Amino acid sequence: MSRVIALVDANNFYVSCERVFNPKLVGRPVVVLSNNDGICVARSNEVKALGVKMGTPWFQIQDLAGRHGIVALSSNYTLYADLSNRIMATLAGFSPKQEVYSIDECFLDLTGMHHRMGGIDHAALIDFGQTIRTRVGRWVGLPVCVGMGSTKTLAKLANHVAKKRPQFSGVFHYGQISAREQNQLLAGIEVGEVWGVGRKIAERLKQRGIHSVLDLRDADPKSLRNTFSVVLERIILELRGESCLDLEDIAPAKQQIMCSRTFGELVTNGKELREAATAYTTRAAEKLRAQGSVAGAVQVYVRTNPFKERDPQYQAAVTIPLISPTDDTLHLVKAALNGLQQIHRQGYRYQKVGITLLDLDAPRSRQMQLFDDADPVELHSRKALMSTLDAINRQMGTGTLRLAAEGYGQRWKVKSESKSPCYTTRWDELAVAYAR
DNA sequence: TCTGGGGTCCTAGGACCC
DNA sequence: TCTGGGGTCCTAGGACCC
Repeated sequence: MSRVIALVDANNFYVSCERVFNPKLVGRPVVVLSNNDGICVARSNEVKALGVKMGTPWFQIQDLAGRHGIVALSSNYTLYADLSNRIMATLAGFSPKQEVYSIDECFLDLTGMHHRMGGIDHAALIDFGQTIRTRVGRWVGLPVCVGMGSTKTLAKLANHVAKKRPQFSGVFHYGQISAREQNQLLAGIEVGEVWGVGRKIAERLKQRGIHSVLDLRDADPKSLRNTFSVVLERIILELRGESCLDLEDIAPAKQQIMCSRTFGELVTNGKELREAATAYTTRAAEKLRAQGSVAGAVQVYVRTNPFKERDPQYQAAVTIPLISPTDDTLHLVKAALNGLQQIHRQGYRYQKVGITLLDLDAPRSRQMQLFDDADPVELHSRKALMSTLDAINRQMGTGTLRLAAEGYGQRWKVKSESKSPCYTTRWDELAVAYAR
């Protein structure tokens, strides 16, 4: 039986989330900005039509924004994460096998559904796709598109078609058209649109005369494997309908956990760098405990602002191995500050510090060390301390209880000038409806 | 003045071992 | 004068994704 994979993807996800609770934004040009209100990370169709590219710095389009009345919002990740959970829960009802691929998209395995004697009932499958769209629209209030195909790569491509070509009304199944029509379709799509083919590889492919998706599909997988990599070979096979990528319905534990931010204003003194490093290590440690892992090493990273070409530039990173793997905020912070001390140089204006927890593992494999001075009683009470910390911060809000080393002034904190309320996760920020 | 954050996988090359 | 070879592990860096 041939496989059917669907890729369901929200349209302009962050912008659509904002519109759910602020309908005045519907039909208006809207962008959502990154942390520090730096760059555009989501654009409404109206903004895309004005030619604003993903990742454009906000300050560069001030004029355009003024002329067209573009509304810019700071990102509200709490809201987006909550709506994402609602979408995923809704979509889980359509298939026993779901892979949540990113905050706004998931794969669903529809194999065996709408099968009739002799094969797939394409019309029924497309109806099913419409049902998915309608239900997510009613239950969560967000617009999605559905792409279907016999491999993940084809489902991704089909989703692209569903989004770009209005005649399909948001649902496209690659198998719904004839082989000849498929060739025509693929010939009209640039090779860079394929999932896994980025800017660099697209350029190199074009130098070899491979311009369209059709060119890529019909290229020789073995020879491209040699000049590129096994990744590209798999992409070609997937485009031909030969499945190389499985649906991962159980999310594997993260192999590394990062936390980094560009500062609200450049930082010159060591005290503030240490405060930020402490804060980010604390966040990373919370995520670490949430997934039930321990870290074997902490990496610290600092850098100046690369866009300020006249400023002296510096960047450095160091990895501090831990004697025994831990999920204890205090131990992790200590290692991070130790690392920071090693790479911190005076005389620079720092823009960013980042923390990465590495060598993650399940805690059961904890190996006692020859010079391990950990007192089992202390170990136990520290565990209790960490879970209490997490419980309070979960209930009362992040940062309610924190290390004094995070500081109080926090001038380095990110800027967020126009953030919408956390409509769905904070009692004091609930949406209010007025009756007239 | 103002330019994000968090991940994954693959490969090449060096270190090391026998 | 003559100076191996094969395998594994680790890391850094590049490319990609959203």
